[in-house]
Formats: sequence, C-alpha cells, structure tokens
Amino acid sequence: MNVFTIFTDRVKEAIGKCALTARDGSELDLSRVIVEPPRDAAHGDLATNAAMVLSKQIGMKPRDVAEKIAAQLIEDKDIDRVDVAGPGFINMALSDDFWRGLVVSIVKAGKDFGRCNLGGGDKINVEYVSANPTGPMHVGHTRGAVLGDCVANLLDFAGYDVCREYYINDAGAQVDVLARSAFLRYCEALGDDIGTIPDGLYPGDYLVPVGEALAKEHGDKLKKASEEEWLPLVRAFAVDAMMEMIRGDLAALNVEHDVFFSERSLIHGDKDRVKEAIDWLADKGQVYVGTLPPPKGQLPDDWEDREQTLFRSTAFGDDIDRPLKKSDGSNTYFANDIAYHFDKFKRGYSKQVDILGADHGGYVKRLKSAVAAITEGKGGLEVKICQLVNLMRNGEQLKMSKRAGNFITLRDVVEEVGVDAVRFMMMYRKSEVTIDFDFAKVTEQSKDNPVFYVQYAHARTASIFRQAASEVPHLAVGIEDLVNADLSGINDELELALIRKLSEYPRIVEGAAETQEPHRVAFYLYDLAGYFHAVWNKGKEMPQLRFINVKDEKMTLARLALVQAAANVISSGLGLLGVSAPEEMR
RNA sequence: GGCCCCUUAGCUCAGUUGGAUAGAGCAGCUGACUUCUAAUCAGCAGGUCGCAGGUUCGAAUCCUGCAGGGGUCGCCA
Repeated sequence: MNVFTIFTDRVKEAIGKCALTARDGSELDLSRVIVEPPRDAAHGDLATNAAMVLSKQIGMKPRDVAEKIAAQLIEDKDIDRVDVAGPGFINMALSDDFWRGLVVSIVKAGKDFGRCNLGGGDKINVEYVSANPTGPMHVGHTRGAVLGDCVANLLDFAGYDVCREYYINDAGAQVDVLARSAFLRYCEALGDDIGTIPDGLYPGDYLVPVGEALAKEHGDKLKKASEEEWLPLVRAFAVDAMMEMIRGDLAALNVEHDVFFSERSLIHGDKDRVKEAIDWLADKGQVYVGTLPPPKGQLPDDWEDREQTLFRSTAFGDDIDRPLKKSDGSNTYFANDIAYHFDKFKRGYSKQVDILGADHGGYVKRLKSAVAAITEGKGGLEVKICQLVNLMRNGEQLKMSKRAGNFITLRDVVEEVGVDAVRFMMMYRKSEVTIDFDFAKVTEQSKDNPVFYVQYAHARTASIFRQAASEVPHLAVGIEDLVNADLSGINDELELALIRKLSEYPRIVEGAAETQEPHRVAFYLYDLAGYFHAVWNKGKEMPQLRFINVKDEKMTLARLALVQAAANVISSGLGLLGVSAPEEMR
C-alpha cells in the first residue's frame, strides 16, 4: 500500500532485467536504491537515485545507467512517463488511473491505511513520564508524556508489540520527604497548628487531603509512634495517593500506561534485584572499587576523594565510570535503574525506548552502556530527550518556583487550552528544541493555531457527507458504494495533488516510527489539510469542481470517495497524535 | 574545563536520514464570503542555511575547528 516501497521494488526488478553487472563480477548492491517523491512536483511523481548509486559499482556514467533503467521502467503500465534528469535522477510520472485507484484502496483500507510491519511483531518497551510521585504533574512533564504516548502509538501502528510503562520512583530520599510532608498535614488534620511548612518539605495544598485521610484511618495513633515506625506507613499511603493523582492527570491528557513499575519493588520485593544485577555485572568483571577523578573546572565545595563501588561503563562507551553506592551504603539511582532495565530485558523487551527530560541528557551514555553490558549487546535502548517548555502569557515568560508552590500544573494547562491543543502543540515541534507555549496564542481558536486548521479539514469532510445526505438523499454513500465508484472523472490538478499527498502517509508514518519522531506526522497533517482546503475552495470559483453535484451523481460519488480517503488519513494521523478528529467545529 | 542539544526569511519553525532552483505559518501588501461552516483559499514580497575548512558526482544535512545560546557534570531523580 506504500506507493514508494511498491515502486522501489519495481525499480529493482527493472534493474534486474537490464543485464547490468558489477565491474568485479559480484552481485549488484541495491540496498541504497530508493524511490522518493521529488522535491519539485514538476519533475513527476516519483524519483529514484538508482543510477547514481549504482554507477560506481557498474563502472558506467550515471546518466548512461539511468537511460538503461528508464527504458525498462517505461514498460510498466502504471508509469506514463520516464525522464532522466540532473546528475542521473530517474523521474517517473504515474498514470492518473493509478492515482485514482489509490483512492479506492485508501477507502477500502479504512483505519488500517498507513499501517506497516516495520516491527514484525517484536516486543518493545516504551518508558515515559516516570515523574516522581511527590506531587501533581506540571507542564514540564507534559511534553514527555505526550511524546512517549505518541511514540508508543506510532510503534504500535508500525507493527511492534508495545508495552507502555511508567517507572515509579518510590525508593529514594524524595519519597521520604513526601512522607514527612504528609505527616505534617496529618498533624494539621488532627488540630495541630503547623505554621509555615519548613524548608525542604513539600508545601503544596495537595497534601492536605492526604493528611486528612491519614487522620481518618489512623486517628492519633501515628503521632505516638516513632518516625521509624510511621514513616513506611505514611510513605506508602502518600505514594499511593500521589500516584492516583498522577493517573488522573495522565487521564486528563489521554495518556495511558500498561504497566506501573515500582522502583521499591526491585529492592524490597521477593528478592533484591539490584544486588542481583550488580552481582551479575561483578561476575563479568564490570564492577570494581576505586576512586573517580574530580570534575574538571569548578570543584564542588564538599568534594572529598573517596573510594566507591563503580560500574565500568567506560568499557561500553561512557566517558567515566559510574558509582553504584552512595556514601551511606544505599544504591544510587543509577544502580536501581540498571536493575530496572535488566528486568525489562528479562521480560522479553530486547528493544527499549526511554523518554527523558532535557535535564537528564547527561544520563544517556551511562544508561546505554548499562543496557549494552547487562544484555551483552543483545538488547537495544533508544533514549529520546525532550527539551523544556517555556510557558508564556502574551509574550511574557511565566516564572515558576516549586518551592513557592506557584508552579503551573498539567491540569491547569489542559483545562485552559484543551487536551487537543496541548497535545498537538507539543508534537508540532521536534522534541529536541525548546517550545514557547503561549496561552494566549494556543487558546485563540484561530489561524495561529495549527490544530484547528487540521481539525477543521476533518470537520469539513464530515460536513460534505451531511450535505450530501440532505441534497441527494437517495444516493447510497456507504463504504461499499464508495469503493465501487467510477473515479474516471476526477482529473483536476488539485484533486490529483491531494491524492498524491494522501499516498505519502504510509511513508511518513514509517519514517516517524523509525526515528521515533511523531512531529513528522503533525507537520504532514498540516500540509495535507492545506491540500484539502485548497480543493474545497477551488469548488467555489469553479462550481463543476464542487464535491456535491446534484445533477451528476456519478461525479458526486467519485468525489465523496476522495473525501472519504482524506477523512481516513486525517483521522488516522490525528489518532496517532492522540488528538480528536471532530465531525464539526463548535 | 568535559560531554549532550540547538543556530535556516523580520518572528516561530519544517526540511523526507547526502539529492535537482532551500519550504510553511505569522507579521506586511493585493484579491475571493446571498458559502459545501471564510477557523478557508489564490497571489506578491522576503535567504551568505552562525563562521571557516574538509569528504564527493552533489552538503542546510556527514567530519574537523571556531563563535553564540541552552542543559548537565560522585552521595537529586
């Protein structure tokens, strides 16, 4: 169904028939031969680099090779015209009938158009969000959440068996701080005057109900207990409450996970999996006790030279070996993370993707080296780093401070601008560049806002069908009717351009899945919507091009098929981004 | 100082893994609404792809160096 892969095969077939041989007598290497849309539409529908890629192997000039291949290609009934151009490009123009037939295929394929088998059913694990369970999700988390969700959607569509996973960081010092903060609220709920929240504890009001719930469940029992006794209890309770809140936040963003994995369970589960992982590495000689050189440049104030347990990550491409134990003997975050990635590998995910924030950029090398070591090169990890989001209002940056408690939450944003706009805007940018997210602009339901532009195009497709139902009510326009429509009358330039654009969708999806770059889908949709709007508007100047023509039901049905194809692709693409495809804009 | 990311039109950004004459949107200018919902469309104008080398048939894209911006650098996660 992907036009470009279909013709890549046909080009390779044609090369086979040309009796071209490599200079050294070996088989021709066709791996770099590709068929793409030419940059300039005037060059035709498809272009291949075959001649340029092969000329060196064959020992002929690119243009001469091109001429030979071209002579074969012109035999193809779907190819109308073949030209050799520039340094040796072979440009092909496909027959209008081929393009018209494609509309029928898209309508037939329905929701499956664009699906591919890149993954071949392989298991892949995508870990995203993994925000600390110490408070509500803020805007900073939003981008990673949407990115991870869209990447997972893409991989699923591209034929992977995807697991969406959230790693709950419930083992470190932060959750102890959370417990103490919740305990304070518990005392407050029992009537104590707690005054201002001390530095170092979480001040947010969201812990008030947690304190109240604790008071309800335990009365004043915990106050009489020692911290050693109440802390694990309160911690578990507070973490559960925070996770429930975070799940709610994620739900508001239409983000779902299959697995919530507890960091604590690695250590305090049936066995100590962190120790297990480290022992395993030690067995392989990748763990040792030694000292690290201090960082270059400015030396930290409290630097002391100290022996520690280190993982030999430099053996796997890292710049420096990495500590596994803190000075108090507990595990570093990294040590636990090694065990976690080991666990994912043992669960069958030889392919893993982690979505991390920009502040974790320095963590990527050690993570990759850990996965390389622990899977003995059999497991692969891709790390996507996503940059910060600058929240703006009317061109001015909003300053946030978690300590002052005035940070803007994910909920705030979703409530103000809506989930569709948030998600689309987050994906309307490469993940590695910072986003200026201006409330004023995103809220304004207007031209400055691409999400409405795309949704409007979809709404218009629905509008046409509503219109058809009222103007030509007896005309049957079910999928079977559209599939059997006679499309021979569709020959306007803009209509054919729209069909060509639709044909690119599978290729866009495949590229986006391969590179884990959902923004490609967003940009494609914007582009596609433009083609659709153009066809719509042309019907105003030239009434014979209107989708609905009461006097010509054959043409109407043909155009409805085209509209249906466009609707399929737009709603499919928006679906991958987790954005709704509305029937009307209200 | 080490490592990672970014630098493309006045502004915000794409650029199909190295292809042909580098593209959108916004802002500016000219036009199209008794509509298939104009939340749209047609057109004009706008460029030393940060700078300098290198690799090759061919570079915004790959390599090296430099400049500017951001992130990060043992016991935070």
